[in-house]
Amino acid sequence: MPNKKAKYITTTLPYVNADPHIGFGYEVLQADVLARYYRLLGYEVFFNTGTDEHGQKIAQKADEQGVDRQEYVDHYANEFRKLSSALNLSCDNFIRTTDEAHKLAAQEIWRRCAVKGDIYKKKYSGLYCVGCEAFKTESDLVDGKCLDHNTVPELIEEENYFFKLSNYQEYLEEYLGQEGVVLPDWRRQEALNFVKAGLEDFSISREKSRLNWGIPVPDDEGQVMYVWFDALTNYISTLDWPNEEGDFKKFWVDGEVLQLAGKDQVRFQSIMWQAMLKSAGIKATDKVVYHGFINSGGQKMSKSLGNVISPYELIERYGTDATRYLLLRHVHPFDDTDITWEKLDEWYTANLVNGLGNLVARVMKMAETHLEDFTNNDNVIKQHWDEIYSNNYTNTINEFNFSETINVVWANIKKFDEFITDVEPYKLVKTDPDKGKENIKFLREGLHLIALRLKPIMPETSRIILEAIEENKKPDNLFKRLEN
RNA sequence: GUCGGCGUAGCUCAGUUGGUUAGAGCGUAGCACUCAUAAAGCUAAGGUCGGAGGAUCGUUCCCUCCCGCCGACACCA
Repeated sequence: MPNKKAKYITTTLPYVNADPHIGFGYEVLQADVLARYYRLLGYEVFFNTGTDEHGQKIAQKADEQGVDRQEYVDHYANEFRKLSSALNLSCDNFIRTTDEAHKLAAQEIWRRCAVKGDIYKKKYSGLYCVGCEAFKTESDLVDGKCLDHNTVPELIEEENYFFKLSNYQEYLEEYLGQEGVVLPDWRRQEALNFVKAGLEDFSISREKSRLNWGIPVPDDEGQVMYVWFDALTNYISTLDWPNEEGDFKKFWVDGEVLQLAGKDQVRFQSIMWQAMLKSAGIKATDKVVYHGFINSGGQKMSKSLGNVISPYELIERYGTDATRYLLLRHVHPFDDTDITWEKLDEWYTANLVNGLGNLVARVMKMAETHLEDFTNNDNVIKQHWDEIYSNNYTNTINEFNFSETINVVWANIKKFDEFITDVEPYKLVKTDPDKGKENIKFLREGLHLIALRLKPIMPETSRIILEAIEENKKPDNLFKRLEN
Protein backbone atom coordinates (compact mmCIF):
# COMPACT_ATOMS: atom_id res chain seq x y z
CA MET A 1 0.00 0.00 0.00
CA PRO A 2 2.01 2.91 -1.29
CA ASN A 3 2.17 6.52 -0.16
CA LYS A 4 0.94 5.86 3.30
CA LYS A 5 2.58 7.99 5.94
CA ALA A 6 4.44 6.00 8.55
CA LYS A 7 2.94 6.11 12.03
CA TYR A 8 4.90 6.86 15.14
CA ILE A 9 3.22 6.07 18.44
CA THR A 10 4.65 6.55 21.87
CA THR A 11 3.51 6.35 25.47
CA THR A 12 5.06 8.46 28.18
CA LEU A 13 7.82 6.75 30.08
CA PRO A 14 6.77 5.76 33.58
CA TYR A 15 9.00 6.89 36.39
CA VAL A 16 10.46 3.81 38.00
CA ASN A 17 9.94 4.63 41.65
CA ALA A 18 6.99 2.26 42.02
CA ASP A 19 5.43 -0.84 40.53
CA PRO A 20 3.53 -0.50 37.25
CA HIS A 21 0.30 1.39 37.72
CA ILE A 22 -2.96 0.44 36.07
CA GLY A 23 -3.21 3.88 34.50
CA PHE A 24 0.01 3.28 32.66
CA GLY A 25 -1.27 -0.14 31.71
CA TYR A 26 -4.21 1.54 30.06
CA GLU A 27 -2.03 4.01 28.22
CA VAL A 28 0.23 1.35 26.85
CA LEU A 29 -2.79 -0.68 25.71
CA GLN A 30 -4.17 2.29 23.83
CA ALA A 31 -0.85 2.55 22.06
CA ASP A 32 -0.79 -1.16 21.31
CA VAL A 33 -4.26 -1.18 19.77
CA LEU A 34 -3.33 1.71 17.53
CA ALA A 35 -0.05 0.11 16.54
CA ARG A 36 -1.69 -3.20 15.68
CA TYR A 37 -4.54 -1.52 13.90
CA TYR A 38 -2.30 0.63 11.73
CA ARG A 39 -0.09 -2.33 10.86
CA LEU A 40 -3.20 -4.24 9.86
CA LEU A 41 -4.05 -1.47 7.45
CA GLY A 42 -0.57 -1.63 5.97
CA TYR A 43 1.11 1.31 7.64
CA GLU A 44 4.66 1.18 8.77
CA VAL A 45 4.55 1.64 12.52
CA PHE A 46 7.03 2.47 15.23
CA PHE A 47 5.63 1.91 18.72
CA ASN A 48 7.78 3.21 21.55
CA THR A 49 7.63 2.75 25.30
CA GLY A 50 10.19 2.37 28.06
CA THR A 51 11.25 3.73 31.43
CA ASP A 52 12.31 7.06 32.90
CA GLU A 53 15.12 6.36 35.33
CA HIS A 54 16.89 9.49 36.50
CA GLY A 55 16.16 12.05 39.16
CA GLN A 56 15.97 12.84 42.79
CA LYS A 57 13.23 10.49 43.86
CA ILE A 58 14.81 7.47 42.31
CA ALA A 59 18.22 8.21 43.76
CA GLN A 60 16.59 8.70 47.12
CA LYS A 61 14.61 5.47 46.94
CA ALA A 62 17.64 3.47 45.94
CA ASP A 63 19.72 5.02 48.70
CA GLU A 64 17.00 4.36 51.25
CA GLN A 65 16.98 0.71 50.31
CA GLY A 66 20.74 0.63 50.33
CA VAL A 67 20.78 -0.54 46.73
CA ASP A 68 23.10 0.60 44.01
CA ARG A 69 21.23 3.10 41.88
CA GLN A 70 21.92 1.41 38.59
CA GLU A 71 20.88 -1.93 40.04
CA TYR A 72 17.75 -0.33 41.40
CA VAL A 73 16.68 1.02 38.02
CA ASP A 74 17.71 -2.18 36.29
CA HIS A 75 15.34 -4.04 38.53
CA TYR A 76 12.42 -1.73 37.80
CA ALA A 77 13.13 -1.48 34.11
CA ASN A 78 12.82 -5.22 34.07
CA GLU A 79 9.50 -5.08 35.92
CA PHE A 80 8.12 -2.76 33.27
CA ARG A 81 9.51 -4.88 30.49
CA LYS A 82 7.71 -7.84 32.00
CA LEU A 83 4.51 -5.86 31.98
CA SER A 84 4.94 -5.34 28.26
CA SER A 85 5.02 -9.04 27.62
CA ALA A 86 2.31 -9.77 30.17
CA LEU A 87 0.01 -7.42 28.27
CA ASN A 88 1.22 -8.80 24.95
CA LEU A 89 2.40 -5.46 23.65
CA SER A 90 3.80 -5.16 20.18
CA CYS A 91 6.23 -2.37 20.90
CA ASP A 92 9.14 -1.80 18.55
CA ASN A 93 11.51 -0.38 21.07
CA PHE A 94 11.70 -0.26 24.82
CA ILE A 95 13.88 2.69 25.69
CA ARG A 96 15.54 3.39 29.01
CA THR A 97 16.75 6.87 29.83
CA THR A 98 19.89 5.31 31.25
CA ASP A 99 20.78 3.90 27.83
CA GLU A 100 24.03 5.38 26.59
CA ALA A 101 22.56 6.41 23.27
CA HIS A 102 19.77 8.23 25.01
CA LYS A 103 22.19 10.13 27.21
CA LEU A 104 24.08 11.33 24.15
CA ALA A 105 20.84 12.37 22.49
CA ALA A 106 19.75 14.33 25.55
CA GLN A 107 23.06 16.14 25.57
CA GLU A 108 22.76 16.86 21.87
CA ILE A 109 19.33 18.41 22.14
CA TRP A 110 20.67 20.47 25.04
CA ARG A 111 23.49 21.71 22.84
CA ARG A 112 21.11 22.63 20.06
CA CYS A 113 18.87 24.59 22.40
CA ALA A 114 21.98 26.27 23.79
CA VAL A 115 23.25 27.18 20.33
CA LYS A 116 19.85 28.68 19.63
CA GLY A 117 20.36 30.86 22.68
CA ASP A 118 17.55 29.31 24.68
CA ILE A 119 19.61 28.11 27.62
CA TYR A 120 21.16 30.42 30.18
CA LYS A 121 22.48 30.20 33.70
CA LYS A 122 20.71 32.00 36.48
CA LYS A 123 20.85 32.20 40.24
CA TYR A 124 17.83 30.60 41.71
CA SER A 125 16.86 30.89 45.29
CA GLY A 126 14.33 28.67 46.89
CA LEU A 127 13.22 27.03 50.07
CA TYR A 128 15.14 23.82 50.35
CA CYS A 129 14.07 21.04 52.68
CA VAL A 130 17.09 19.01 53.69
CA GLY A 131 14.91 16.05 54.69
CA CYS A 132 13.27 15.90 51.28
CA GLU A 133 16.43 17.00 49.51
CA ALA A 134 14.22 19.16 47.36
CA PHE A 135 13.06 22.70 46.81
CA LYS A 136 9.64 23.53 48.11
CA THR A 137 7.11 26.05 46.92
CA GLU A 138 4.94 28.10 49.27
CA SER A 139 2.00 25.86 48.48
CA ASP A 140 3.93 22.80 49.66
CA LEU A 141 4.33 24.28 53.10
CA VAL A 142 1.99 24.50 56.05
CA ASP A 143 2.83 27.25 58.53
CA GLY A 144 6.09 27.60 56.65
CA LYS A 145 7.04 24.03 57.46
CA CYS A 146 7.59 20.97 55.33
CA LEU A 147 4.73 18.57 55.90
CA ASP A 148 6.84 15.44 55.73
CA HIS A 149 9.57 16.57 58.06
CA ASN A 150 7.91 19.29 60.11
CA THR A 151 10.93 21.50 59.67
CA VAL A 152 11.37 24.99 58.29
CA PRO A 153 13.20 24.77 54.95
CA GLU A 154 16.36 26.81 54.44
CA LEU A 155 16.58 29.56 51.90
CA ILE A 156 19.24 28.36 49.52
CA GLU A 157 20.76 29.93 46.46
CA GLU A 158 21.70 27.71 43.60
CA GLU A 159 22.84 28.47 40.13
CA ASN A 160 20.94 26.47 37.51
CA TYR A 161 20.42 26.47 33.81
CA PHE A 162 17.12 27.75 32.54
CA PHE A 163 15.26 27.15 29.31
CA LYS A 164 13.82 30.25 27.68
CA LEU A 165 10.27 29.06 27.46
CA SER A 166 9.29 32.72 27.26
CA ASN A 167 10.78 32.81 23.77
CA TYR A 168 8.11 30.42 22.59
CA GLN A 169 4.97 32.14 23.76
CA GLU A 170 3.94 33.16 20.28
CA TYR A 171 4.96 29.89 18.70
CA LEU A 172 3.05 27.83 21.26
CA GLU A 173 -0.06 29.94 20.87
CA GLU A 174 0.11 29.22 17.18
CA TYR A 175 0.82 25.53 17.70
CA LEU A 176 -1.92 25.04 20.26
CA GLY A 177 -4.25 27.11 18.14
CA GLN A 178 -4.45 24.23 15.70
CA GLU A 179 -7.35 21.92 16.31
CA GLY A 180 -6.22 18.34 16.71
CA VAL A 181 -2.81 18.80 18.28
CA VAL A 182 -4.30 17.99 21.68
CA LEU A 183 -7.15 15.63 22.44
CA PRO A 184 -9.64 16.06 24.03
CA ASP A 185 -10.07 19.53 22.71
CA TRP A 186 -10.89 21.15 26.05
CA ARG A 187 -7.44 20.21 27.27
CA ARG A 188 -6.06 22.07 24.30
CA GLN A 189 -8.01 25.11 25.43
CA GLU A 190 -6.57 24.72 28.90
CA ALA A 191 -3.08 24.53 27.53
CA LEU A 192 -3.74 27.53 25.36
CA ASN A 193 -5.00 29.52 28.34
CA PHE A 194 -1.93 28.54 30.25
CA VAL A 195 0.33 29.82 27.50
CA LYS A 196 -1.65 33.00 27.01
CA ALA A 197 -1.31 33.81 30.68
CA GLY A 198 2.40 34.22 30.08
CA LEU A 199 5.29 31.79 30.21
CA GLU A 200 8.15 31.77 32.65
CA ASP A 201 11.49 30.19 31.97
CA PHE A 202 12.04 26.80 33.47
CA SER A 203 15.01 25.43 35.36
CA ILE A 204 16.43 22.45 33.55
CA SER A 205 19.42 21.49 35.65
CA ARG A 206 20.46 20.78 39.21
CA GLU A 207 23.75 21.26 40.97
CA LYS A 208 25.67 18.04 40.90
CA SER A 209 26.60 18.41 44.54
CA ARG A 210 22.94 18.24 45.42
CA LEU A 211 21.88 15.63 42.93
CA ASN A 212 24.13 13.57 40.76
CA TRP A 213 21.76 10.90 39.43
CA GLY A 214 21.23 12.43 36.05
CA ILE A 215 22.75 13.11 32.68
CA PRO A 216 25.70 15.51 32.84
CA VAL A 217 25.12 18.90 31.31
CA PRO A 218 27.42 19.33 28.31
CA ASP A 219 30.49 21.43 29.07
CA ASP A 220 29.66 21.94 32.71
CA GLU A 221 30.99 19.46 35.24
CA GLY A 222 28.98 20.96 38.05
CA GLN A 223 25.47 20.37 36.73
CA VAL A 224 23.20 17.51 35.73
CA MET A 225 20.00 17.77 33.71
CA TYR A 226 16.74 17.99 35.52
CA VAL A 227 14.78 14.81 34.82
CA TRP A 228 12.04 16.00 32.55
CA PHE A 229 14.41 17.64 30.08
CA ASP A 230 16.26 14.36 29.85
CA ALA A 231 13.15 12.19 29.76
CA LEU A 232 11.30 14.03 27.01
CA THR A 233 14.18 13.47 24.65
CA ASN A 234 13.42 9.75 24.65
CA TYR A 235 10.74 10.24 22.04
CA ILE A 236 13.40 10.92 19.46
CA SER A 237 16.40 9.15 20.93
CA THR A 238 14.39 5.95 20.53
CA LEU A 239 14.50 6.67 16.79
CA ASP A 240 18.27 6.88 16.88
CA TRP A 241 18.28 10.66 16.79
CA PRO A 242 20.59 12.67 16.44
CA ASN A 243 21.04 10.48 13.41
CA GLU A 244 18.79 12.50 11.11
CA GLU A 245 18.29 9.73 8.59
CA GLY A 246 16.74 6.31 8.98
CA ASP A 247 13.98 5.81 11.49
CA PHE A 248 13.99 9.39 12.67
CA LYS A 249 13.36 10.66 9.17
CA LYS A 250 10.88 7.97 8.32
CA PHE A 251 8.76 8.07 11.47
CA TRP A 252 9.22 11.51 12.99
CA VAL A 253 9.97 13.86 10.15
CA ASP A 254 7.98 12.23 7.35
CA GLY A 255 5.61 10.22 9.51
CA GLU A 256 2.69 11.08 11.69
CA VAL A 257 3.74 11.56 15.30
CA LEU A 258 1.27 10.54 17.97
CA GLN A 259 1.89 10.67 21.69
CA LEU A 260 -0.27 9.20 24.45
CA ALA A 261 -0.17 10.54 27.99
CA GLY A 262 -2.09 11.02 31.21
CA LYS A 263 -4.02 14.19 31.86
CA ASP A 264 -1.37 15.53 34.25
CA GLN A 265 1.10 15.66 31.38
CA VAL A 266 -0.27 18.51 29.30
CA ARG A 267 2.32 21.02 30.42
CA PHE A 268 5.21 18.69 29.75
CA GLN A 269 4.13 17.11 26.49
CA SER A 270 2.23 19.86 24.73
CA ILE A 271 4.10 22.89 26.02
CA MET A 272 7.68 22.29 27.16
CA TRP A 273 8.45 19.44 24.81
CA GLN A 274 7.02 21.34 21.87
CA ALA A 275 9.14 24.36 22.75
CA MET A 276 12.22 22.17 23.06
CA LEU A 277 11.56 20.66 19.65
CA LYS A 278 11.08 24.06 18.09
CA SER A 279 14.26 25.31 19.70
CA ALA A 280 16.22 22.36 18.37
CA GLY A 281 14.71 22.81 14.93
CA ILE A 282 12.71 19.60 14.98
CA LYS A 283 9.17 19.03 13.78
CA ALA A 284 6.42 19.28 16.40
CA THR A 285 4.34 16.37 17.63
CA ASP A 286 1.27 16.01 15.45
CA LYS A 287 -1.04 14.98 18.22
CA VAL A 288 -1.03 14.21 21.92
CA VAL A 289 -3.97 12.28 23.32
CA TYR A 290 -4.56 12.59 27.06
CA HIS A 291 -6.43 9.95 29.01
CA GLY A 292 -8.00 10.36 32.43
CA PHE A 293 -7.16 8.60 35.65
CA ILE A 294 -8.45 5.30 36.93
CA ASN A 295 -9.83 5.39 40.45
CA SER A 296 -11.18 2.65 42.63
CA GLY A 297 -14.15 2.77 44.93
CA GLY A 298 -14.56 6.49 44.36
CA GLN A 299 -11.02 7.31 45.44
CA LYS A 300 -7.60 7.61 43.99
CA MET A 301 -5.76 4.34 44.27
CA SER A 302 -3.26 4.38 47.08
CA LYS A 303 -1.38 1.89 49.12
CA SER A 304 -2.61 3.38 52.37
CA LEU A 305 -6.24 3.00 51.31
CA GLY A 306 -5.56 -0.54 50.16
CA ASN A 307 -7.61 -0.03 47.01
CA VAL A 308 -4.84 -0.48 44.49
CA ILE A 309 -5.70 -2.67 41.52
CA SER A 310 -2.53 -3.51 39.65
CA PRO A 311 -2.28 -4.63 36.05
CA TYR A 312 -0.68 -7.87 37.20
CA GLU A 313 -3.62 -8.67 39.46
CA LEU A 314 -5.97 -8.18 36.54
CA ILE A 315 -3.92 -10.44 34.33
CA GLU A 316 -3.77 -13.06 37.03
CA ARG A 317 -7.52 -13.09 37.58
CA TYR A 318 -8.78 -12.67 34.04
CA GLY A 319 -5.91 -13.40 31.66
CA THR A 320 -4.09 -11.14 29.25
CA ASP A 321 -6.70 -10.62 26.57
CA ALA A 322 -9.52 -10.23 29.06
CA THR A 323 -7.50 -7.57 30.84
CA ARG A 324 -6.95 -5.79 27.56
CA TYR A 325 -10.68 -5.97 26.91
CA LEU A 326 -11.69 -4.81 30.37
CA LEU A 327 -9.47 -1.76 30.34
CA LEU A 328 -10.00 -0.77 26.74
CA ARG A 329 -13.76 -1.09 26.81
CA HIS A 330 -14.64 0.03 30.28
CA VAL A 331 -12.15 2.79 30.95
CA HIS A 332 -13.33 6.05 29.48
CA PRO A 333 -10.84 7.20 26.83
CA PHE A 334 -10.57 10.77 28.15
CA ASP A 335 -12.31 11.10 31.50
CA ASP A 336 -11.64 9.55 34.87
CA THR A 337 -13.09 6.11 35.44
CA ASP A 338 -13.94 4.27 38.60
CA ILE A 339 -13.40 0.54 38.70
CA THR A 340 -13.92 -2.06 41.41
CA TRP A 341 -13.39 -5.79 41.47
CA GLU A 342 -17.13 -6.22 41.59
CA LYS A 343 -17.62 -4.33 38.34
CA LEU A 344 -14.69 -6.04 36.68
CA ASP A 345 -16.14 -9.44 37.53
CA GLU A 346 -19.51 -8.39 36.19
CA TRP A 347 -18.06 -7.15 32.92
CA TYR A 348 -15.91 -10.22 32.54
CA THR A 349 -18.79 -12.64 33.02
CA ALA A 350 -21.42 -10.77 31.05
CA ASN A 351 -19.34 -9.86 28.03
CA LEU A 352 -16.57 -12.37 27.76
CA VAL A 353 -17.86 -15.60 29.30
CA ASN A 354 -21.52 -15.23 28.34
CA GLY A 355 -20.92 -13.02 25.35
CA LEU A 356 -17.95 -13.66 23.12
CA GLY A 357 -16.89 -16.98 24.65
CA ASN A 358 -20.34 -18.47 24.49
CA LEU A 359 -20.97 -17.33 20.93
CA VAL A 360 -17.75 -18.93 19.74
CA ALA A 361 -18.68 -22.15 21.52
CA ARG A 362 -22.20 -22.40 20.13
CA VAL A 363 -21.28 -21.50 16.57
CA MET A 364 -18.21 -23.71 16.41
CA LYS A 365 -20.08 -26.63 17.94
CA MET A 366 -22.67 -26.41 15.18
CA ALA A 367 -19.98 -25.98 12.56
CA GLU A 368 -17.98 -28.94 13.85
CA THR A 369 -21.06 -31.15 13.92
CA HIS A 370 -22.76 -30.17 10.72
CA LEU A 371 -20.19 -28.70 8.34
CA GLU A 372 -17.75 -30.94 6.51
CA ASP A 373 -14.78 -28.67 6.81
CA PHE A 374 -13.51 -25.20 6.45
CA THR A 375 -13.97 -23.65 3.07
CA ASN A 376 -11.34 -21.06 2.53
CA ASN A 377 -13.11 -17.78 2.32
CA ASP A 378 -10.10 -15.56 1.88
CA ASN A 379 -11.66 -14.11 -1.21
CA VAL A 380 -14.81 -13.26 0.63
CA ILE A 381 -12.76 -11.60 3.33
CA LYS A 382 -10.74 -9.68 0.78
CA GLN A 383 -13.92 -8.48 -0.81
CA HIS A 384 -15.26 -7.34 2.51
CA TRP A 385 -11.99 -6.08 3.91
CA ASP A 386 -12.91 -2.43 3.61
CA GLU A 387 -16.26 -3.17 5.09
CA ILE A 388 -14.77 -4.97 8.08
CA TYR A 389 -12.51 -2.07 8.88
CA SER A 390 -14.86 0.73 8.12
CA ASN A 391 -17.62 2.90 9.42
CA ASN A 392 -18.00 3.06 13.15
CA TYR A 393 -15.18 0.67 13.79
CA THR A 394 -12.63 2.81 12.00
CA ASN A 395 -14.18 6.13 12.90
CA THR A 396 -14.09 5.42 16.60
CA ILE A 397 -10.49 4.16 16.51
CA ASN A 398 -9.48 7.29 14.66
CA GLU A 399 -11.13 9.28 17.43
CA PHE A 400 -9.24 7.19 20.01
CA ASN A 401 -12.54 6.12 21.45
CA PHE A 402 -11.63 2.49 21.95
CA SER A 403 -14.56 1.89 24.20
CA GLU A 404 -16.92 2.70 21.30
CA THR A 405 -14.85 0.61 18.92
CA ILE A 406 -15.38 -2.41 21.12
CA ASN A 407 -19.07 -1.58 21.41
CA VAL A 408 -19.23 -1.99 17.66
CA VAL A 409 -17.82 -5.50 17.91
CA TRP A 410 -20.14 -6.44 20.73
CA ALA A 411 -23.10 -5.19 18.73
CA ASN A 412 -22.03 -7.75 16.13
CA ILE A 413 -21.95 -10.46 18.77
CA LYS A 414 -25.45 -9.56 19.89
CA LYS A 415 -26.71 -9.66 16.31
CA PHE A 416 -25.43 -13.20 15.79
CA ASP A 417 -26.85 -14.39 19.11
CA GLU A 418 -30.22 -13.02 18.05
CA PHE A 419 -29.89 -14.64 14.67
CA ILE A 420 -29.36 -18.06 16.23
CA THR A 421 -32.46 -17.75 18.40
CA ASP A 422 -34.45 -16.41 15.50
CA VAL A 423 -33.46 -18.92 12.79
CA GLU A 424 -32.64 -21.92 15.01
CA PRO A 425 -30.13 -23.45 12.62
CA TYR A 426 -29.58 -26.36 15.03
CA LYS A 427 -33.21 -27.39 14.37
CA LEU A 428 -33.29 -26.39 10.75
CA VAL A 429 -30.32 -28.58 9.94
CA LYS A 430 -32.47 -31.63 10.82
CA THR A 431 -35.47 -30.70 8.72
CA ASP A 432 -33.75 -28.88 5.88
CA PRO A 433 -30.04 -29.77 5.93
CA ASP A 434 -29.04 -27.52 3.05
CA LYS A 435 -30.65 -24.46 4.48
CA GLY A 436 -29.46 -25.27 7.97
CA LYS A 437 -25.87 -25.66 6.82
CA GLU A 438 -26.07 -22.46 4.87
CA ASN A 439 -27.04 -20.63 8.03
CA ILE A 440 -24.30 -22.24 10.06
CA LYS A 441 -21.81 -21.26 7.41
CA PHE A 442 -23.09 -17.73 7.61
CA LEU A 443 -22.56 -17.75 11.35
CA ARG A 444 -19.04 -19.04 10.97
CA GLU A 445 -18.31 -16.22 8.57
CA GLY A 446 -19.74 -13.81 11.07
CA LEU A 447 -17.36 -15.19 13.64
CA HIS A 448 -14.57 -14.67 11.17
CA LEU A 449 -15.52 -11.02 10.89
CA ILE A 450 -15.61 -10.65 14.65
CA ALA A 451 -12.21 -12.29 14.98
CA LEU A 452 -10.70 -9.92 12.45
CA ARG A 453 -12.12 -6.94 14.25
CA LEU A 454 -10.75 -8.26 17.54
CA LYS A 455 -7.25 -8.56 16.13
CA PRO A 456 -5.88 -5.26 17.44
CA ILE A 457 -7.80 -5.49 20.69
CA MET A 458 -7.48 -9.12 21.75
CA PRO A 459 -4.80 -10.57 19.49
CA GLU A 460 -4.51 -13.99 21.08
CA THR A 461 -8.26 -14.54 21.30
CA SER A 462 -8.55 -13.49 17.70
CA ARG A 463 -5.88 -15.97 16.70
CA ILE A 464 -7.61 -18.82 18.54
CA ILE A 465 -10.92 -18.09 16.89
CA LEU A 466 -9.38 -17.89 13.42
CA GLU A 467 -7.57 -21.14 14.01
CA ALA A 468 -10.74 -22.83 15.22
CA ILE A 469 -12.55 -21.70 12.10
CA GLU A 470 -9.76 -23.00 9.91
CA GLU A 471 -9.74 -26.37 11.65
CA ASN A 472 -13.53 -26.36 11.88
CA LYS A 473 -13.25 -27.38 15.48
CA LYS A 474 -14.83 -25.98 18.62
CA PRO A 475 -12.00 -24.63 20.75
CA ASP A 476 -11.69 -25.02 24.52
CA ASN A 477 -13.63 -22.40 26.39
CA LEU A 478 -12.11 -19.01 25.67
CA PHE A 479 -12.97 -17.54 29.04
CA LYS A 480 -13.28 -19.54 32.20
CA ARG A 481 -16.18 -18.86 34.48
CA LEU A 482 -15.08 -17.17 37.69
CA GLU A 483 -15.14 -19.44 40.71
CA ASN A 484 -16.90 -17.53 43.44
C1' G B 1 -11.14 34.04 43.18
C1' U B 2 -10.69 33.69 37.45
C1' C B 3 -11.50 30.38 33.36
C1' G B 4 -13.50 25.61 31.68
C1' G B 5 -16.33 21.06 32.21
C1' C B 6 -19.95 18.02 34.38
C1' G B 7 -24.83 16.69 37.08
C1' U B 8 -29.84 11.94 32.12
C1' A B 9 -32.97 4.85 34.66
C1' G B 10 -30.07 0.83 40.77
C1' C B 11 -24.78 1.25 38.27
C1' U B 12 -21.66 3.06 33.95
C1' C B 13 -22.67 6.23 30.25
C1' A B 14 -24.81 7.88 25.08
C1' G B 15 -28.08 11.55 23.09
C1' U B 16 -30.91 15.99 21.45
C1' U B 17 -28.82 21.88 14.89
C1' G B 18 -35.44 22.54 20.62
C1' G B 19 -40.84 19.07 18.09
C1' U B 20 -45.36 13.13 18.93
C1' U B 21 -44.28 7.29 23.87
C1' A B 22 -35.99 10.08 26.42
C1' G B 23 -31.76 5.59 24.71
C1' A B 24 -27.75 1.55 25.35
C1' G B 25 -25.00 -1.90 28.23
C1' C B 26 -24.84 -4.09 32.98
C1' G B 27 -27.93 -5.37 37.16
C1' U B 28 -33.21 -6.96 38.78
C1' A B 29 -38.10 -9.79 37.85
C1' G B 30 -41.04 -12.91 34.70
C1' C B 31 -41.67 -15.93 30.06
C1' A B 32 -39.65 -19.25 26.93
C1' C B 33 -35.79 -22.15 24.38
C1' U B 34 -31.87 -26.03 24.37
C1' C B 35 -26.85 -25.32 19.44
C1' A B 36 -23.64 -23.31 23.70
C1' U B 37 -19.47 -22.12 29.36
C1' A B 38 -27.26 -23.32 33.65
C1' A B 39 -25.27 -19.45 28.41
C1' A B 40 -28.24 -16.91 24.51
C1' G B 41 -33.62 -14.77 23.08
C1' C B 42 -38.26 -12.16 24.46
C1' U B 43 -41.03 -9.09 27.89
C1' A B 44 -41.37 -5.98 32.11
C1' A B 45 -40.31 -2.82 36.22
C1' G B 46 -37.34 1.52 36.85
C1' G B 47 -36.20 8.51 34.82
C1' U B 48 -40.36 15.47 37.37
C1' C B 49 -33.02 14.38 31.82
C1' G B 50 -29.48 18.59 39.57
C1' G B 51 -33.04 22.94 41.40
C1' A B 52 -35.64 27.67 40.36
C1' G B 53 -36.90 31.36 36.95
C1' G B 54 -36.98 33.20 31.77
C1' A B 55 -37.27 33.43 26.26
C1' U B 56 -40.39 30.02 22.85
C1' C B 57 -46.41 27.59 20.01
C1' G B 58 -43.15 23.90 22.35
C1' U B 59 -37.14 22.34 25.46
C1' U B 60 -33.67 17.38 28.82
C1' C B 61 -31.10 20.33 24.68
C1' C B 62 -31.20 28.04 24.44
C1' C B 63 -30.58 32.34 28.49
C1' U B 64 -30.06 33.82 33.90
C1' C B 65 -29.42 32.51 38.85
C1' C B 66 -28.68 28.74 42.63
C1' C B 67 -26.85 23.89 44.57
C1' G B 68 -23.32 19.86 44.07
C1' C B 69 -18.92 17.54 41.84
C1' C B 70 -14.38 17.97 38.92
C1' G B 71 -10.26 20.18 36.13
C1' A B 72 -6.63 24.36 34.78
C1' C B 73 -4.36 28.61 36.96
C1' A B 74 3.89 26.37 36.28
C1' C B 75 9.08 23.38 38.52
C1' C B 76 5.25 16.94 41.37
C1' A B 77 7.42 12.45 36.64
